[in-house]
Amino acid sequence: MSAPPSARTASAPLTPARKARERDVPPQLVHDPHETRLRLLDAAEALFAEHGYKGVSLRTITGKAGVNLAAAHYHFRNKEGLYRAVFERRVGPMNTERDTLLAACVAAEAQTGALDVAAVLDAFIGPSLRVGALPGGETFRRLSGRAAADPSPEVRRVVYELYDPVAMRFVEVLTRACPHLTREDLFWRLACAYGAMMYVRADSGRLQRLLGDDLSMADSAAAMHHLIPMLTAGFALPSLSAPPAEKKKKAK
Amino acid sequence: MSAPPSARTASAPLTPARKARERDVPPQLVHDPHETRLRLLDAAEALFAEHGYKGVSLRTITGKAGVNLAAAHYHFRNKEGLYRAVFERRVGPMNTERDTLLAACVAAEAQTGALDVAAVLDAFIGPSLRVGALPGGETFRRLSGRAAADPSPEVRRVVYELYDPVAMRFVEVLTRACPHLTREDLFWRLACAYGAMMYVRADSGRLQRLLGDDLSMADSAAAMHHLIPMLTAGFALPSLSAPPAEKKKKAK
DNA sequence: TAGAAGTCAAAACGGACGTTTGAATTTTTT
DNA sequence: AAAAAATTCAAACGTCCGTTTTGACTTCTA
Repeated sequence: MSAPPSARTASAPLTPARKARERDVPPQLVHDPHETRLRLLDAAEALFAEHGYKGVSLRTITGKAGVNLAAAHYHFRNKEGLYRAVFERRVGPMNTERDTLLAACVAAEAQTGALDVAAVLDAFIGPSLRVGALPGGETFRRLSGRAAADPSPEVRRVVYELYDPVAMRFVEVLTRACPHLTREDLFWRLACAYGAMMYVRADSGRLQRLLGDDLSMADSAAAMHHLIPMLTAGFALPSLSAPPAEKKKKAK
Repeated sequence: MSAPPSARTASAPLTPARKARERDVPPQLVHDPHETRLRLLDAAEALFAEHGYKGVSLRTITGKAGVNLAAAHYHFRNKEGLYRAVFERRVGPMNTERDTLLAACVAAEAQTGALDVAAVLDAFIGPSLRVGALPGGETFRRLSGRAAADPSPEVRRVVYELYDPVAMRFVEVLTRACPHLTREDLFWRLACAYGAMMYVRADSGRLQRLLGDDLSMADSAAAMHHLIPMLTAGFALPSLSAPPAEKKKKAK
């Protein structure tokens, strides 16, 4: 009957049961301290990735997790809370890695005097693709890729709150790294980089359909190896602003 | 009580009312020959673009269109039929333009002896962005961009059936245009191009959030002017296949 | 050991959904 | 003008949804 303890701040489990867990505790006797939570997160991650936020019901999720329907509301307050918790579990470490790599870029700048665009792109895109290498990370990679285009307000809220702060830091550094580009140039090149990253993340299978081969986007090292040079070459191009409205002028 | 006449093949309206319309007919007297159909298509296009396939109900659509709920089923059989009809109205002309421009590329190849990658990319991406210039096309541009990442089976069916045939032709021509690339190279560069195109189409507003400026993706000419050089530069890079697994070798 | 708090399970609630029905109405044809 | 076909309409059907309630069971605390 008591109020759900961890529902309002799903990222900070303060439960006594958790505290007991972190001490010694015979591991056989406590067979389900937070097991229900974990089963829900895993089932939700897989189902959201496959069918989208509106495409899955809590009944399907709790069914796959083998737990009661009400458990989802007990642990996560509501459907959006469960969705957000799925993201928080993965995005935290990912953002940490992003920040670490970005700091390394800025540190290198102090020595060489210039920012390496390829390294900045690597620091931004790399962690977001490497989550696929973690156990269970592959499905989350697809989930987050699809979330980028999901119009549901619940999804937009989660994506904005979790990704925006770090993304803004990268935009700032990239702006400094590309002094030859106008704000408009940067806008379109970022659109290209962001779109490519999200498309690889989502891995909709469309290209495999079109090419017919048995190619895969799962290998994050291969993805980085091909993507970074392409995008870096794009950012290296000179500014393209200004001329689009004119009709005929001799080139440059 | 009669069976819906145009429901099964929504793209071919054979209705007698239509035939009467195409003759002379005083245009004031017939105030709603296919007006219900059009109102439904317009309302559905706007609402699907904003909320996604699962995010809108037929009640909301018919409400906005000012028609009866059952009219949607009468004219389009079911929800997927309405969704598909929204696409068919726009994709037909778009695919025609794509094919025309692609044919021009191949014709130029016969003269110059080589395929212009930039022209092929232009022929593929240009028509898909220029639909935004048509009346009502801007909302469809966002709709189709979001549909690329929508996991609903209904959406996937429509997208595959309507876009795949032409897309496959472009893949074939692009393969010929880039003899220096392996199948794997092409896979990743297409992912980049496709992702960038879809991201601009969807225009989620994410980048505007991050950059803070009042930039816009609506201007298709500006979009092409920035995107094509970037992607062309990417396709022009030499092959990147093979080396990713090795640890240390001197470059090339 | 008694009680408080945390956890799970069964059942139900009200609402929204896609779809169907059957008749009324309009339009076209003869 | 009458018959036939096409279209619109109000109402309902059955289903699934997110959420809440209530109560039992377990675990920790004092």
